[in-house]
Amino acid sequence: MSKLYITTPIYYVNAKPHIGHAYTTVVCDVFARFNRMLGNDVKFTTGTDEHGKKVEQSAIKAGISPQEFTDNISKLFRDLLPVLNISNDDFIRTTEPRHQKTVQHFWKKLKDAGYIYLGEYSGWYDMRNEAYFAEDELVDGKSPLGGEVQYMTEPCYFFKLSAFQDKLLEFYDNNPDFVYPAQRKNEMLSFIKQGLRDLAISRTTFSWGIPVPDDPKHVVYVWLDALTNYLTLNGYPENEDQNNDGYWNSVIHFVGKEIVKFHSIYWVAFLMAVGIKPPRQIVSHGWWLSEGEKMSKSLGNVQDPYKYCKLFGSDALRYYLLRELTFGSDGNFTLDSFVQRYNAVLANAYGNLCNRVLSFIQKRCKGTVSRPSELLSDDEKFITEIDSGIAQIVPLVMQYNFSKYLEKVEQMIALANQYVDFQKPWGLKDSSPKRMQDILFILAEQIFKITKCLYPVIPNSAQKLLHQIGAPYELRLDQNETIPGDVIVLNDVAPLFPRIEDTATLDVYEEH
RNA sequence: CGCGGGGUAGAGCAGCUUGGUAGCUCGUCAGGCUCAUAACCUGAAGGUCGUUGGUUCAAAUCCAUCCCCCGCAACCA
Repeated sequence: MSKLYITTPIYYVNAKPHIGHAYTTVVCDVFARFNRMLGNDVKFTTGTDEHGKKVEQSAIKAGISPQEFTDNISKLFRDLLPVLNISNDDFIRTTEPRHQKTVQHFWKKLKDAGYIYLGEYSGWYDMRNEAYFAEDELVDGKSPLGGEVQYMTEPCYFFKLSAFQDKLLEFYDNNPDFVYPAQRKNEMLSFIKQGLRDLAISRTTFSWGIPVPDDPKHVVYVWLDALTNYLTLNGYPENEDQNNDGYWNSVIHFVGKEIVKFHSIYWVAFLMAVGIKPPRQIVSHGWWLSEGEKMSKSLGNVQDPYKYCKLFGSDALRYYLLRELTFGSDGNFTLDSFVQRYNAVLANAYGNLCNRVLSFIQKRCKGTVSRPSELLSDDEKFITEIDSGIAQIVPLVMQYNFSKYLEKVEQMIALANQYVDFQKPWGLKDSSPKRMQDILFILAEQIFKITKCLYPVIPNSAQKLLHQIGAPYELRLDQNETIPGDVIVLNDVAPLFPRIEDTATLDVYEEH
């Protein structure tokens, strides 16, 4: 049993959550649940990032205080968690006192270690992206990020990022899997090798942020503020000795591809500066397109996770998100492919398998079957193949290959349907009722195992099925999984995933 | 010579790191079954893996050239 600390990024509260936020959160949840099933001690956190100029401006625009503004949006993110059936252990807001305390403590540590100095910053300031640029970095009079710039000078605290170039390269060398996938790691390496400049880590042009200790005219740079949430959530600074903390020693940050740099370079350097071990791994995923185009408010094609949960259930959405996209790459979210996968796998293959077997037991065996006294070679072959499937999915999940993991489970489902057709239990009800009930027990037990494999992705439906099949059972996934005891007594049986017959009526959904 | 991603059966994708008779889902066609959510099972058709050249006994997979498509205002995982 080993400890594991899994984090989502904390989401910036400038707009309501969309399918991309849901994706990151669901990926973490599936990974967390899977690891718990393997017996690991998992801590899983998420939250919202609430400071910065953009939030301050949005609040002003909305005519309310920044606090009120962030309260509203943060609530939307928090409320999404139960809707998606997320098993997080904590939820942090960067406006909470516990976080402010951590950030200020962390700042002092950086300063005591000699890595912060007060300087003056002159340069072209991109207000929208909150970043300065040198003259030669400008593109057509705008910042490389595309924002309008103005020349400004302000006193500013700097972090000596330049001192960490060699240490970072050495760290990457010693930890070849630190950034996943490798493509993103190569991008980071080339960024580091280009040369690192010291990083401006305070701002005086607005006040919506955490005050710098002993110099409250400055607020802490939002990324330094935000990244530190991972320490706050692990009890820092009260829990000062992070290097001997089981969770911290195995922290995995799941992030979108656009924020890999902040996690795998800045964050690592900050931690090195105060003598805390860098995280174990930064795991980066791709982006969702929507109906073939980039999601955008102006195009009006932003996919709303609430909508899909309400229409089809959170399990259906969770399944689709993990199965449709090859982890790490970009993918395309479409209603058509959603319905197609739902019907093909959840309704027809898996849902129907469960229903055809369990209702059979209900009708022909009064809801009870007992363990066969002997197995035929067909039975042994079937069982062995399911066991082999379980053994194969574990490494796939550990390598973040979620689509392959589900493809493997789909193969296991197909094996079970094949077994039903080949054994034809309906033909044995008069000639050999004993053999018929043996077949049904074997099937029920394999369905039990397959369902456990699916549990991290479809926890709600999986638990319903386990109940139908006579649970409660322990939510563990073991190598030689069997149903406890030698008798199965079913509870009421009902289909899990009704087919989606008509998508034309789905437009009636009201915005959340 | 801008950066990045991609071009694999009708559609959507995997495989490419660690070269060795091309795989998955849907769709199509032909059978079968009737326990089940008109679901399930079997079989078939369909691809010279964008181009050209190179390395190799062998390339979708490595190297090089070229062609084409997508993203690169903001928001943001």
